Amino acid sequence: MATGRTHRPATRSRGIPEATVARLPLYLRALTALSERSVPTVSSEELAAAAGVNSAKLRKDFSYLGSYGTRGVGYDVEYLVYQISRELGLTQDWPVVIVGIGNLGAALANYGGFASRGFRVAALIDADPAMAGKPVAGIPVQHTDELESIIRDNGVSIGVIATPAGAAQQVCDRLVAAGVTSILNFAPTVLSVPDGVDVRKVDLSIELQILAFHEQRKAGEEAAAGVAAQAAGTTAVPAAAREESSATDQGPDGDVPAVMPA
Amino acid sequence: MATGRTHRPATRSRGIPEATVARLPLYLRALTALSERSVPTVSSEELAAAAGVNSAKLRKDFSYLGSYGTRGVGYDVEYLVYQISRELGLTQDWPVVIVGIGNLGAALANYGGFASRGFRVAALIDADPAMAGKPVAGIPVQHTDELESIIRDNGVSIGVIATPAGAAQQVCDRLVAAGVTSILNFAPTVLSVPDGVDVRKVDLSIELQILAFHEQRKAGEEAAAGVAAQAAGTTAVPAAAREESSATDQGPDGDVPAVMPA
DNA sequence: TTGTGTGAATACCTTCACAGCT
DNA sequence: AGCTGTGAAGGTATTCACACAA
Repeated sequence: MATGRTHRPATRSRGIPEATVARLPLYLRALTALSERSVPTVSSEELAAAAGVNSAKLRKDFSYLGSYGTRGVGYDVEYLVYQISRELGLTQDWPVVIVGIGNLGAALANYGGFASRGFRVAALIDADPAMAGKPVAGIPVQHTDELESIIRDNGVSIGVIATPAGAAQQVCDRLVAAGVTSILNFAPTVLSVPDGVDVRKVDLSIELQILAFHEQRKAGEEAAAGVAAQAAGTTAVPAAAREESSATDQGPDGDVPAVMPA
Repeated sequence: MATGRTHRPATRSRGIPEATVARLPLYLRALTALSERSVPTVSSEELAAAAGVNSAKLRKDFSYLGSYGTRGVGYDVEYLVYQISRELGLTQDWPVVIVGIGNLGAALANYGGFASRGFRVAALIDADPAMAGKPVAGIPVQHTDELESIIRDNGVSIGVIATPAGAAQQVCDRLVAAGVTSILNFAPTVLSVPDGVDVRKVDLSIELQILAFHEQRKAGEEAAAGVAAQAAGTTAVPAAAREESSATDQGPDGDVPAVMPA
């Protein structure tokens, strides 16, 4: 680290900060786009702009992976694509099951970016017997009864829950019992899982509420600014010309581990 | 306008930390459930368990809102529901438009939690003329041409983008030009917006990649740990054997989980 | 000269632990 | 005695700014 030959390909899944991990997919997407345009190299500045972060952060992030850039030049696009893919574990195949094939489940099943990066929809599962056999996105829906055997037969370790909230914990328990160790939860519920199981959640309602909070604050500031300007007898500043929050603010990413109810 | 309702003394600076804001909806959901069961009060410990956080964090979070608890007793459920709702801006009505009514857009339109918290789907908008007039979730889909007038006529400040990636930036630009200042983006693209506009994104692919990273690491640790047991003949039995490695992240908001390995 | 890689500085978040109110 | 509210401590993440390689 200090001034020495940090030549070791840092290949180790060493302690990459979680915040960095969460941004790697972003970089990867930007890099893939560059790759498709046959761009050979990028600077941290350019890539950062494409990914919506600042360049210092990007360089710091990459420094955790190793020294993959060339000073004075930039990063080799193809090489970086490979390194990040490997780091994220995308060079292998990840069979995924989606449980709950309503509108949302169907949307997920149809989502192209799914297959594009090592993820393969191994099965679609729904509790409605009427759905069984019906193809969604070209894959026949299977009944919940098959859940355990599907997981085991396909070596599935990642499950996506797109059921109603009421069914989510039960589905989760079954997935975990059958061997799933990573869960992406779209149901608006806190899932509790044993240690060693990762849960990430995606929740429309929460995101909207966060937006509402900021929106409300904007309205307040605007009004206050207007009042101030009025008192000063000057024209109000063009409304939203304030340094609110980050313009290119991010998405989800977390906190909140599930706690075992003792 | 900004009601200067800081009648409380001391440490109540203008800004509630972003990490706290991101958890308020979680608390609110847990509190709502308690309220429906007519539970009058909760301790920080109980509420924290229901929300999937630890109690110190919860108390700290609440301390930013004010002193709404009673020492030795806990928090009044109804009162807290109100305070958090107000803080999040949910006591007012937020008209929302959803642009892009495919499977995902339809799923969002049908999502119940939407209306339940002050959000009202003001309009569904799609670029496909064939969709125009067709009702989805009881709301007729309108054509993209109407976008600007819909935004203005309904005073919409929050927009949801559920279009394909290729259309997202353009839709975003039009939303912003028409007056939208908060955007929830489901398209797998980085949106650029002017200052003063908030963007939050929800991205399936990114979430899966983050899970894959941790999954890969688990597999690696397992293999390393299993070196000694390798004599036992069994080959690659994926997962489902060990329950020792921790890691339980998850989450919303800008950035910030935290899981340290060893 | 250009742009990476990184110590150091800063900002932000979480957890601890206990004073203080009920 | 019980539980909140919060300073202080400990971590993590971001940003700065510059030495150094190409």
